[in-house]
Amino acid sequence: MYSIGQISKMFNLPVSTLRYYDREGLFHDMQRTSGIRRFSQKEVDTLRVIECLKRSGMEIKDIKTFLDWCEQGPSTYHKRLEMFQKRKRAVEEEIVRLNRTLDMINYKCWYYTRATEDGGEEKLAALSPEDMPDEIRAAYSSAFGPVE
Amino acid sequence: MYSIGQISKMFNLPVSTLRYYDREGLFHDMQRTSGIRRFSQKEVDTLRVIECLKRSGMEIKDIKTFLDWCEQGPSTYHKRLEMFQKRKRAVEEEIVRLNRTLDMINYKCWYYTRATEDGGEEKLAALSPEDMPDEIRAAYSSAFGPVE
DNA sequence: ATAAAACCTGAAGTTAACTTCAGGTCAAGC
DNA sequence: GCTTGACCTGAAGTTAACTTCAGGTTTTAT
Repeated sequence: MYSIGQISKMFNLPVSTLRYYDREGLFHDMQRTSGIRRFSQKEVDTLRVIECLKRSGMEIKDIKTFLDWCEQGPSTYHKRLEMFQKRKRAVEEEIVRLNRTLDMINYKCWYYTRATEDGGEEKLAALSPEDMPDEIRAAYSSAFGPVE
Repeated sequence: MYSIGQISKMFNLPVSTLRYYDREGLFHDMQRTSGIRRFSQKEVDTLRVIECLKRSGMEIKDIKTFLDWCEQGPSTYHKRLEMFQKRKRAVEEEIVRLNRTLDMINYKCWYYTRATEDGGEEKLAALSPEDMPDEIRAAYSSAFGPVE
């Protein structure tokens, strides 16, 4: 059994956030001793799932829906599986998007590195696509379209 | 030259969002003809950078700071390079986080797939760590800690 | 020439996920 | 016994990034 302060340190989440989650109904009938919240292993597990689903881009109200299903027992296994499969696709897509973003950023890093080096001023005009290394060119055009 | 409506379709962004970006000063002295915004190649390029930086997790006000540097010429190349290098690290870290999130999600998918198959009800109790395939076990423990 | 479509503005409204506040209770150490 | 730190509540405040609204102007198609 942990206090809210201990859980706050354990998960590196402000106490106010934990109380907010509780207010939103994310901790299904959590125990209390004279008004004070007692976090058990169940709430620790719940918080791990919350963190995972949040990082996957899910909103609190949808996380609550999922946690409600968990309270309803085995009859909701199928819904829960579908939900995680949907999250899996969402995260995979986000990783693809971020890799494309990284391509653009790498191009910009290459560009400004060139533009900055050897004194660095007034060199911009001299930068032409022929200077672009093949892997940067490939990444750039996958991100922005062809280098004309 | 494009109208705001054309750009809206081109970038799949609502007209209201483009006007909001303009209000926030993201399009440095954009041209107008009798009050109506005219988007040139410069604004198209700016929007590509905005989209990239937004996906990298940057806030509008910081994107504005960057775009202001762009208007200040070569003296800001170094700042701009540093900024993109910081973005690069942020995106790389986010990709790592998302891959860990994916490990947890894959574990959950495995778990609920098992729990759902062959009739599916009341099978949960029978699920033990020995049933866990090695790659799921490895992913799970890297995400949640060891399977006890 | 006129009506519809597309554009404009400033101001107010929205949403999610928290955080802060004011005022009060509980528990541990001295 | 008393102070201090950790806990509690409901309500209000915050922030980012938009969106909507009300009312007006410009462009375009017939």
